Amino acid sequence: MTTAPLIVWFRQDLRIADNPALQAAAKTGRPLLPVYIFDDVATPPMGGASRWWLHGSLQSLEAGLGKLGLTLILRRGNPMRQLDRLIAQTSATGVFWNRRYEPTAIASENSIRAHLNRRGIEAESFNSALLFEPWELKTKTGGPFRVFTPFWKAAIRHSPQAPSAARIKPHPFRHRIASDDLAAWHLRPRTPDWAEGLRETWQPGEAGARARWRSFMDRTIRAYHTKRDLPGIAGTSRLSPHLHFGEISPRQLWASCAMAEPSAGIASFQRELIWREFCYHLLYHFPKMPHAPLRPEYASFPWKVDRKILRAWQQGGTGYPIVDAGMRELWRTGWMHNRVRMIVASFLVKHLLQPWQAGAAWFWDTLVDADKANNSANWQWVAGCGMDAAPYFRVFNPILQGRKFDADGAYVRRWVPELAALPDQYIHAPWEAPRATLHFAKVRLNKTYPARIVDHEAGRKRALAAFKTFKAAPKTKHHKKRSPAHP
DNA sequence: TGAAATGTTGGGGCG
DNA sequence: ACGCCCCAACATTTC
Repeated sequence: MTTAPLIVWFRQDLRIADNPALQAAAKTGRPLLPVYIFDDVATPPMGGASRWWLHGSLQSLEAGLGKLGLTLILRRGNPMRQLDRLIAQTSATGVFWNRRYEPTAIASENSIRAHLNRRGIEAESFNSALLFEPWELKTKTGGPFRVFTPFWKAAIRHSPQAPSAARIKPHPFRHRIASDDLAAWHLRPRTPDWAEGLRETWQPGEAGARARWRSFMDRTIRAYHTKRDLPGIAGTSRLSPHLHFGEISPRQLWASCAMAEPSAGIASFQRELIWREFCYHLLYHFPKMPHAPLRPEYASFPWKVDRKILRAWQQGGTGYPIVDAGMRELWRTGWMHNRVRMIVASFLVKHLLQPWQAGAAWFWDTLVDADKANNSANWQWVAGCGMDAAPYFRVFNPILQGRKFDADGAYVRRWVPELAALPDQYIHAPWEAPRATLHFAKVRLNKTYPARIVDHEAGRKRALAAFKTFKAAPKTKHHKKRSPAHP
């Protein structure tokens, strides 16, 4: 007699180690049926770079499960319908999964849970993605945090749960049901194949995540607090896509930080992990965050929507070397250094007056670590409309930022090779170079490299003026003279 | 997790 | 010796 299986529904937890749903399912002793459902009707659809990553990550998961004697079933379409089909095909009596936290995913999981419960099917979900549940940390008054520092303090007061190192020995469910063919999902680009830079940069999957983590812990983290700001060197962890797809868990990262010899580098990295938590916290409590500014007055911001301008930014043709380098790194590798993300985002939103949503959409499509919580929270932060955002007048000067964080121009030279022969002095402002210097470096402005799309000083003034006008508007509307205090 | 403008201070040159 | 100016180096404020 065969026992009915338990479905382990993989979501954004594409790993074996420290996987709560998988471990809990294995512990029941029931035969397991691991499943991944590609929700190809999701809105917005998964971006191109993320799809490329997902392919590799699923291959890696298949291999990992294979070592446990399990075979991953792939399905695509509406998750509830696909789960129903599988239950019908296998007489499964339960579904275990690790939760997602995007508003649409929460709604979908809730209705799936209710549906399964109605059918008498066990439905149990777990937290695999966060150090803290988004509802776990509260202010003194019981509300959500809106400012990072108090959130950070609350986070370190509650130490995160330790990862589970349990080794599992699951029983596979013997079956003859069909799985989709991963290749037939066409997650990888073909015509044209733009993924060459991605392939040479990344190793999606749990093994790749582990390797990256190990080398980061062994070498890079020591100087993380200073070198993480220098895009020309490999001073960051580059774990963001691995974290996004759940190939490594924040608990694993936190625990090995806690075990290591304390250092400024480690503390700084832990702070970044808490920033990630904070983004999820915000998304959970402010589910409109991906679309609408968290400061409602920003809804009337006078953006100057312009497709051509947006296009120039996307293609790395703004004429500002640090901005163009970042946008080209993104296009080529599916990733951009964090410091440069702030610079290009500030440039788009302030110098170019394009809506932050347009920038977020481009990042969504091109980043391998595209993540609803992080992406929208950080765009709102840069645009000044987030909860704990940078003040609107904080306009990054792309020339100074370049000189400060890419002093030797290594980053610009790598991604904007047409400027490579310029001396350091001019690498972040080629228009300042004497004719002879440009000639010698084989740079012809507006020919081999674009002219500036907007003058920095003029762009800065225009941004400040725009912010001022829209900020003034609601103020006059709601302004009330306070009546004298005496009765 | 800014930048620019403006203010302050203190040392050195010089009449 | 002294006041005066200049200006770099910080510090503060304003956008």
